[in-house]
Amino acid sequence: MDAVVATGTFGEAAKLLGFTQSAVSQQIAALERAVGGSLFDRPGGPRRPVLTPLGRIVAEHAHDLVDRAGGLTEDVRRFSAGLVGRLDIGTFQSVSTAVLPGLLGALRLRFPHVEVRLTEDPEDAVLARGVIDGRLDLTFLDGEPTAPMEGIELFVDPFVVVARPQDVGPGPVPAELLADASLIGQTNSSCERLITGGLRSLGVEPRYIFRTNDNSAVSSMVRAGMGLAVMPRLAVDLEDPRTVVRSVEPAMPDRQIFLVWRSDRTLSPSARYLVELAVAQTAYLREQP
Amino acid sequence: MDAVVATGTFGEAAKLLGFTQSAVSQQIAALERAVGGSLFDRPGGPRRPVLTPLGRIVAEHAHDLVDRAGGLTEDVRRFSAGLVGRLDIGTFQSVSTAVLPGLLGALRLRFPHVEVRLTEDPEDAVLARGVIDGRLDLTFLDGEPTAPMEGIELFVDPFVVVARPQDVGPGPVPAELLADASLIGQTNSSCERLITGGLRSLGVEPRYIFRTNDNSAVSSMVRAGMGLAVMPRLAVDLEDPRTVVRSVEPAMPDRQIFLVWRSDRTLSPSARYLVELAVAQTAYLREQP
DNA sequence: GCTCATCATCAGGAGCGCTGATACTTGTGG
DNA sequence: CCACAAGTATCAGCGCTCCTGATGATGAGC
Repeated sequence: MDAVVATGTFGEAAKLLGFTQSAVSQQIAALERAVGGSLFDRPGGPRRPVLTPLGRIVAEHAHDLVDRAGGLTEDVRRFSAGLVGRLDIGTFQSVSTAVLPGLLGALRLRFPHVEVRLTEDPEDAVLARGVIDGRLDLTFLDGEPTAPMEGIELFVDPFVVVARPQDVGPGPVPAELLADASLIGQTNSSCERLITGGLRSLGVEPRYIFRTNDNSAVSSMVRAGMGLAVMPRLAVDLEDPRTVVRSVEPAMPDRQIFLVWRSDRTLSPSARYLVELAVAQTAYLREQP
Repeated sequence: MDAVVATGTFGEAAKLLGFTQSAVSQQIAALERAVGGSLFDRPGGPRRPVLTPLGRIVAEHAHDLVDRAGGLTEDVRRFSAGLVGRLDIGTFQSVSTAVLPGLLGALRLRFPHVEVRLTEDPEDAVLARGVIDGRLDLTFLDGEPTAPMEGIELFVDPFVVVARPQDVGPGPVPAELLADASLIGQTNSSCERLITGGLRSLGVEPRYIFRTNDNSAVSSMVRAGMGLAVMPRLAVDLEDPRTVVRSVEPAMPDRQIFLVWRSDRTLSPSARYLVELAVAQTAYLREQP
């Protein structure tokens, strides 16, 4: 119909579209039946058909529709190229501060127009549920993925003791020492449970004098001399000269960091790329234990 | 595809649409071939299919498209009901002031959302051309429509002499008197040509001392005693006590007012209604000559 | 391990839509 | 005034698309 307006005659339009004049005629007739009124005035003879007022309305809408349809194919193309889309990632504090910044920066280089949304939660279970019911495309977890999830182990993040230099000796900290120490710890969370459980497995019942979920607040407490802290190493600023980091003796169970997704959902290109990136960028953490 | 999302399974969607599950399956498969990627993750077994990220994009656009299509049918419906549309009308001064206001007021009652655009021009030919090449849906003309136009005669508007009461006698004005009189007239226009031609057919060569295209300015001149005017009666304020209206003896050829349109173009509902209105509202002009 | 629910695939058939020919309409030129 | 040109409408025929119904495959739950 647009072609008819553009070319001026049914026949020309047909040639333009690769049809016969008959086909165009029938198409217009069908359209007119559908809308219940003439779309073109056909003066008869060699004079060109002209849009009726109703025809103008239909033509405008038709234009709009093909524009929209073009927008669809365009968006599909851009999505395939990774130029558009959303990426919902679950994370927790230590990963957010230590791993994600570099990861998202690199992701942005390749997928500048993908909207990344982070969901941070101290509870592993919340993140896992997010992946399972589709709110999250990917999530970091500090344990092996189960059930409908699968994932890849990125690195092993050991638990370490953070203390002022004057409060601990040079070597690993004996577990017994922790039993007597004032501990600064996290509030109830999956990470805290791992720490507490790990200490108990060494026969140590931790005695927390202060709890917060903010890792930098924990560090501040340690620096202020309020006690020791047992933290995932990833959450510790290793460069800070006012604190030292020690392993525990005997060793606590490690924390494994996974990047997981639902095994039966297709990942977007950006998500697949993020997994690659994560594996590459955390390689150094796997090599130096 | 929307139905699949809504119902959760292909089979349910098929039932909803009145198809078989097989048909829906093939439709989705075809769509996936078209966009070049999976639209749904099918977990297999009795678990429900879920949109992929690409599927979400396509689904959003699809929604948009059906909305637009709905907008089309809605607009077609409203147009048929006359609730939307445009109406381009050609007119000239006397009709604009004497006929159109009432006409457009009544039109507005029935078609409140039709956009009316007026094109006023003193040249009949301009208006006629507007109709012929489609810029105008309807136009008023002061002569019989020709060629590809057709129309309806609304009324006969006689030419009358406008004068101060003291300047003319009680009965019709003899044509000879006009030959000697100072005349106030219109600038070159189809109306002016009708007047001049009409006077000449009575053997009178008009002597204009002032010309303007503004009818009320002509009346003012007459009131100021500058001379007489020959005008279409429609353009004269009959109620003004400071002027009187006289016919010419012998009678001048009358001016016929037509409302015309292109015969081979379909008129919009509002245009058809306006024609009816015009016939009805000018009935009184046809009965009392 | 069997059953149930679900989707994919396949062959067959109905209908839509295009082709090509023909008829109809109207302006143009001799 | 008639023949012609340029355009659309209409019709029969046919191919292709899309739906149906049956069958196979897959995974969860009992």
